[in-house]
Amino acid sequence: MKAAEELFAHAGFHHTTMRAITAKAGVNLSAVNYHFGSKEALLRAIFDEYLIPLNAERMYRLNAVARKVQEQGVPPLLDEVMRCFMEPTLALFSKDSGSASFRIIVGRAISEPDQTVREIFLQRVMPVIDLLLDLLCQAMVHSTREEVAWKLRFALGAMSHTLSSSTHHPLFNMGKVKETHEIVEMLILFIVKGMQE
Amino acid sequence: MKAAEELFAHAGFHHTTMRAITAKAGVNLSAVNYHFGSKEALLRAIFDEYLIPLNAERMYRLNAVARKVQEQGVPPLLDEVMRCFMEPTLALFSKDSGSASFRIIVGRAISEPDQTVREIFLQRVMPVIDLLLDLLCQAMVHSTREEVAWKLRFALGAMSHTLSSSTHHPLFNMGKVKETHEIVEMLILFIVKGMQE
DNA sequence: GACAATTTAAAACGGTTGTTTTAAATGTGT
DNA sequence: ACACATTTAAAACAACCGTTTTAAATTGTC
Repeated sequence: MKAAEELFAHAGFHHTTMRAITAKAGVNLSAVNYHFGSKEALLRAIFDEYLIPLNAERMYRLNAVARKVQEQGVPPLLDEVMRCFMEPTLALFSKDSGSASFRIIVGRAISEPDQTVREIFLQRVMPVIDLLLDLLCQAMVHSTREEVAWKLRFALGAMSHTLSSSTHHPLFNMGKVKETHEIVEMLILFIVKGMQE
Repeated sequence: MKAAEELFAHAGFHHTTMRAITAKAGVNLSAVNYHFGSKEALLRAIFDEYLIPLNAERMYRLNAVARKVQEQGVPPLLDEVMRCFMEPTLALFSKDSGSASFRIIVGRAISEPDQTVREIFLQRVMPVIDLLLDLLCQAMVHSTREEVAWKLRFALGAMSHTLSSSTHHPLFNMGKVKETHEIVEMLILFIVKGMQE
């Protein structure tokens, strides 16, 4: 899985061959089909490994806000809601764990040309997005649901693009590299300011 | 080219076969290699068809602002600079011309897994981005070049994601569809507000 | 030690890919 | 009418793909 993760991140799902994965992992070609069943199932397993705990954390925080809103009767803050979704995501990718490759995979998942791959991802994120959108609508009472949805789409675009583009993006030659948490704060600030009514 | 454009947009570059392209175009399989030389050269031709006039327009407007800045000695406005880049882009995709498919191709080009395809696009956009970044730095005197570059990256992410995701995105089931120019204005507003110092 | 689960090796499978080739046919401009 | 560019047809090319198979070897477990 680790080998596949890195290869998927570097060259994409379809450009990565089973032979490359098993070679990198130092195992037999048959190994993947024996343990996972197929290449696609392997990708599913990689998504689950990260997304199940991540989504649990996001749902926990979003539900906490939703409960508070219902109990106290006050609408949530835009900043508060968006952080429920973004901070767990960005925290996962901030720590120098082995999630560096997965970050790129996720960043590319939404705009993935292949429907199968895209749906593997969307299927796992949709429930969170639904709750997020609900709370955002409560935070932005002066906007229609459609407007909020568009703004959320803009925000997710900025976020996913930031995740997928590797640190040294050819678009910009940035001098000294900022600390990750600085970039995260810039991104959250950018999104919240952009969404503000 | 038209046939390839639509197929590339729908299934991505690598998932689209020469046989599918030539079949859709109603021509012989050999036709593409005869006229363009290769599948990759065909993609290059498609990019050029739209990007050469688009980049000319963007450069013209950016240079006009740059000249005004130098002549009058006043820094440009953030809104003014970003519109030089975004409006020609979004205008191209607003009119219901045949550019609907190309919009999706462009939106996906930055996060394209395949290095070859990605560089075909970047190579054609880099000069514009360079000038854009320069002007943005003059418009945001209180930010370092690195900060401006990051904000621009967020902005391009939001923009490219909006372009690539088809009108009916599975992420949100939006009620009645907004007019394109409304969405364009929302996006520009989102980006400018997000970038503001 | 016996049985099952794993892992390896190597080959083959059926299929698809972009590209090339060869030949004949069709246009096109002079 | 001739020469040249285009287009078609059909086949072949060499390479690569995910998956399956078969058999042997290794490992783990009760």
